[in-house]
Amino acid sequence: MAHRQGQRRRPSIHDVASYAGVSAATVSKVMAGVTTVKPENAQRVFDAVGLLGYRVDPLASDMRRAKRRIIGAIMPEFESEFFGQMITQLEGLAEQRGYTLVAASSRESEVREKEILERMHDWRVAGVVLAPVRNEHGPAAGFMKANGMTGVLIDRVLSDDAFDTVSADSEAASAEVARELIGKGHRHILVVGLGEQAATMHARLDGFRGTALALASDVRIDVVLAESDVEPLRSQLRDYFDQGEGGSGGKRPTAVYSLFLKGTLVALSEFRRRGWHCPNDISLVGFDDAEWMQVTWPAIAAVVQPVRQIAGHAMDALFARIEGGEGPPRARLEPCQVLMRESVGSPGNGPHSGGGHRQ
Amino acid sequence: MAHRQGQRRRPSIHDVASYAGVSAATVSKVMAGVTTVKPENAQRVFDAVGLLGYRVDPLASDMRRAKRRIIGAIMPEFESEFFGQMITQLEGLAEQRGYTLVAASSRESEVREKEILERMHDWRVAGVVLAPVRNEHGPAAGFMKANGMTGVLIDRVLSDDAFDTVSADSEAASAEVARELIGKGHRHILVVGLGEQAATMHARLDGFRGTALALASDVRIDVVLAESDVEPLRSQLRDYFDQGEGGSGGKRPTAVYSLFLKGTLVALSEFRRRGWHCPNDISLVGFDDAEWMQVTWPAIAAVVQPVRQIAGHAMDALFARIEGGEGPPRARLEPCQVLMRESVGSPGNGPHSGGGHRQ
DNA sequence: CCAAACGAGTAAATCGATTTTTCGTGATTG
DNA sequence: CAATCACGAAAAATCGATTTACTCGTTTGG
Repeated sequence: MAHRQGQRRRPSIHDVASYAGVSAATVSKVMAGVTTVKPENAQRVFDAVGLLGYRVDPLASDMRRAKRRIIGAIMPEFESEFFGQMITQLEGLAEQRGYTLVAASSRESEVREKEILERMHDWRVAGVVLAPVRNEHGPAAGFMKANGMTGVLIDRVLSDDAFDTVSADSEAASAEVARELIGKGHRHILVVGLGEQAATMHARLDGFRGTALALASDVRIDVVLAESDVEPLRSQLRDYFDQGEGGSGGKRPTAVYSLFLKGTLVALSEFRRRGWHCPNDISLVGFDDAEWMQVTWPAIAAVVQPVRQIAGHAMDALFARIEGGEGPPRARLEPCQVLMRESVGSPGNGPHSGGGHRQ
Repeated sequence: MAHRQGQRRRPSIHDVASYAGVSAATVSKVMAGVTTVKPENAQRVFDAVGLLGYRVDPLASDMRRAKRRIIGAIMPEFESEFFGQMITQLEGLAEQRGYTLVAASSRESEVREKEILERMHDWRVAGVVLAPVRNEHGPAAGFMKANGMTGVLIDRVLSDDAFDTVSADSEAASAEVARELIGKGHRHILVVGLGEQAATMHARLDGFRGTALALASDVRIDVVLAESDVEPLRSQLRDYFDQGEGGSGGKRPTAVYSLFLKGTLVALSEFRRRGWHCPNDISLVGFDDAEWMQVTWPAIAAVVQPVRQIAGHAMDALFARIEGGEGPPRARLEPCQVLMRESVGSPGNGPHSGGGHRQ
């Protein structure tokens, strides 16, 4: 019930000091666990602390240090499971080390990304975990470099000459997907991606293409890359399939590999529109897993990114730097898991009707 | 390129003052936009600020005020679209008013919820937006009351005697769902919920039951409530359907209404297990919408919560209190939108096979 | 014409800790 | 027995702003 605290001012270190009959400096030492305090005095401080309900003000405490015990985290968005889990992990890890995490969403905008970073610099955060909108060469990373901020880049990055990076091993995962699809007999595959995130998308595409061609030199791989936004992808995809249907380009692919979550959504929605079912009419695998993918019918095959590992290693690397760790920046790649679910089958196994347009 | 700043200490207000040839107090006034400064001096300050790249240190600036320009936000989780969008909104709104948002996840634990709140109190946040794990009567709200913190409760709350509350109008939305299902001819409906979140679940259940019974007095409404965790719900649901299948209890329901997102996932997964398809074998509506629900086949009907409105009104209410607004706490209910998608049909329209167990 | 009012600015106090410096006391040592 | 050391604690400086109190001219008003 807290003896009716109400609105009363919180006790400061001086209140504790005068109550315990010692100086503020001594209280500070006791709170910090310094041993050069007479046990008797320490006890009086502890008593006063308990009685007054004193707690150190982290803001005042941080005033004097150049690096405050605050970690900034900038993610492109919070709406997807991936970044939601990432923030949850990062928050827990920061807290474990006595730091406060301040999270912000760049909302897929590089301009906002830099603004946020400026504000975090104003706060003199000890470090930043940045998941850049585009890649490691954006203005945000530049700002961090120019201002001597310490940070780690994650997710949509490969490696950097100034910062440690941690991301999923896109290439290996894509190679695994290629093995699966080729193994099931697919020889005409569409890959869907987002051009903006150059580095990561390339790694995913190359990993896929390289392995697919190595296993089956006759495989045909089409690529549909939307520049920056997702909405254009929808129409690009529609055009692509329309072409395959009626026209010149030959038959349509037997499988689609989407290099990012939204692409998987768009692909599914396009399948719906055309009345195609997975895996009979077409197979589908997506990079990035989500909870719903295992309850739909069919369940959607997906690449699961190791969120915990990425978050853990990012924080380890970050704190190593905060504590003065030297050495060249390290680029870490964490292995993914590929979950082959019902949305992937062998081509020609089902009706493969050619798709009576729904509607 | 920022003339090679490197690691150099950031300029303080005194650096600006001495460079501009005025006192720190004057610089402070200029930065705050006070008009009682000679234009000439103001200009010199601006020049110095520009040249040195000075920015106010928000931490130092907040030191003297009792309420710092920080808003705390505590959500049960970040992994779902709903809370992800909520955090994004709240962050934007806080930023608009020059505040920094510190977000934390209680991970569905009331213990953690209170710990986070204690830490936020240490930071002397100006206000807190709390989405409680359970309801408005938990220990967290109690802590806020006992310590005279200002805050707003959202989502899993109805009303409170100490804090403003903002949440979706669960009752009205559920009534709407009832109208739809009854209108389509359903007379045996299963409602799935989570007992832990008492208040909200009751509102949703009552809103549904009340309207359903008013429209069709012969309707049968079964309820499966998991106590606190989602996993038990899975087996409870399985038992429920097993019973309906073979045994005494009569036929199985023609529609399921899930009162929360995870319940919708569990229901879908149970349908999968039994080989039931929506809407032919059974209809499904869920509280809480998600992006994937419109790309699956069938698309899943859902109640869409007005995230932006909730966030907006929560912040409005919060800042009104921060600025000293008086008056009794206000309980706001925001109207939802019900999206009837393909997962809802009329009973007896399809095979309603009785379900050849998949396997 | 002298006093009250006002305009513009500065010095100093303040916020709540941490850290460095100084100080006093008792114990050790030459 | 005086000089040195060690120890524990207090005093003071510091972090970077804001705010209060006060000073010095210049107006304005009675």
